[in-house]
Amino acid sequence: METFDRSRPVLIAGPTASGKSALALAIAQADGRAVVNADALQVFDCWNVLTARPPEDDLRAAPHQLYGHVGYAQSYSVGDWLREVAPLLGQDPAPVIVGGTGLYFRALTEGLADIPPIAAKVREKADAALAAGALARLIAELDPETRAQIDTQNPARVQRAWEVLRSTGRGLASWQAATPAPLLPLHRAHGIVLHAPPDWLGPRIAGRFDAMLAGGAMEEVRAIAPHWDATFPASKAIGAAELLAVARGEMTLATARERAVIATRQYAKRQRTWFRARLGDWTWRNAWDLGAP
RNA sequence: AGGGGUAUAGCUCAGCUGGUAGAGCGACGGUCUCCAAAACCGUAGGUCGCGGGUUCGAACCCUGCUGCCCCUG
Repeated sequence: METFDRSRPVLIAGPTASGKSALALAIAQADGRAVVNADALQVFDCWNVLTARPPEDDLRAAPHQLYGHVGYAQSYSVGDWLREVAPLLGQDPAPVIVGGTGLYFRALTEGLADIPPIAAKVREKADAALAAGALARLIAELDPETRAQIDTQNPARVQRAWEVLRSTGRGLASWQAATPAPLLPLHRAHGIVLHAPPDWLGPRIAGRFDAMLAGGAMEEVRAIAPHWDATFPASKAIGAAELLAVARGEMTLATARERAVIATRQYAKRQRTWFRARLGDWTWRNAWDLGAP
C-alpha cells in the first residue's frame, strides 16, 4: 500500500457500501492513525448495524472517533461535526477521516459560513409555516440577495434561508459571502474518492442490507420504536422507517427490504453526483480494485 | 373440456359515449454552505398480447388465436 505524509489527514469519501471503512482502517493501522467518522448517520448511538458502523474488531484495531456518540433524540448537523473534528485534526499522526457525507467534507476543506445556531422557536415557526403550505410567504420574506441565490423551489433551502434571516437579522447570502477560511484546505490533506459504479455497487448494497438484517438491524429498530419520532435526524437512517413498519405489522419484511435497498441505491447515486461535481480534484480510486470484503 | 374475466411504459395501473396514449413508482442525468442517509429540479421509456374485420379514423367495437386468473366439470 502506498504511504501518506503522516502529518496530513487522509480524507476518504465514497458512496455507501463502496468499502471506505476497510480502506480507512488499513491506512490507519499502517500509520498508527485514528479513524474519524464523516458520516451524518453513523454518529448516532442507536444505529450500529443499520448504518454499517465499524464492528468491534475494527474498533480494537485502531482508535475510532465521532462514532455513535450522539443520542437518538439529539439534533446534529455539519456545524456540530465541524466543531468536533477541529480538535482531532492535530493528532500525531494525523487521522484518517472517512465517510459518505459530502457536505461534511466540503465544510472541512472549503469552509462553512459561521452562522449561529437557529433558535428552536424560529425552527418551529418555519416548520409550522411550511406545514400550512406557506412556502410563498417565506420566500417573500427573504432578503432579495438571498432569494436570488437559492433554489426557491426547494422548501428545505427556503426554510434554512428564512430561519437564518429571522434568527440573525442578516441574510444567508451575506453570511455565506463572509465564509471563513477552511479548517483543512485540500492541499494540506490527502483526498481520496472511491469510484463505485451502479452495476458493481447495486449487488453489494442488497447483500449488505441482508447482512444487516442477519446482524440485528431489526432489534435496533425495535429498541427505538417506543421513542420513535420521524422528525429526528436519526430517524432518517435508510431502512429505519421501513423496519419500524415491519415491527408494527404494517409491512412485510420482503417489501421493507426492497424499499430500503432501492433507497440506498438512490442515496448512492446522489453521493456519486456530489463527488463527481465537487471532488474532481481529489484522487480517484476504483472501489473494485481494493479487494475489500 | 365448458362458462366468465383479463392482456396498455421495467412494475402497479388510468384511459369517459371510437379521434394514433397518461399517472405513480422505478431507471437515468443534474442542483444543493448547518435536519445532507435530508430537500429539490429535469430526461427517457409503449408497433396499447398477436392476426383479421367494421370505420374517414380503433387501446376502445366484432372475430380467431395465444398467455394468465376465477368458476363449473
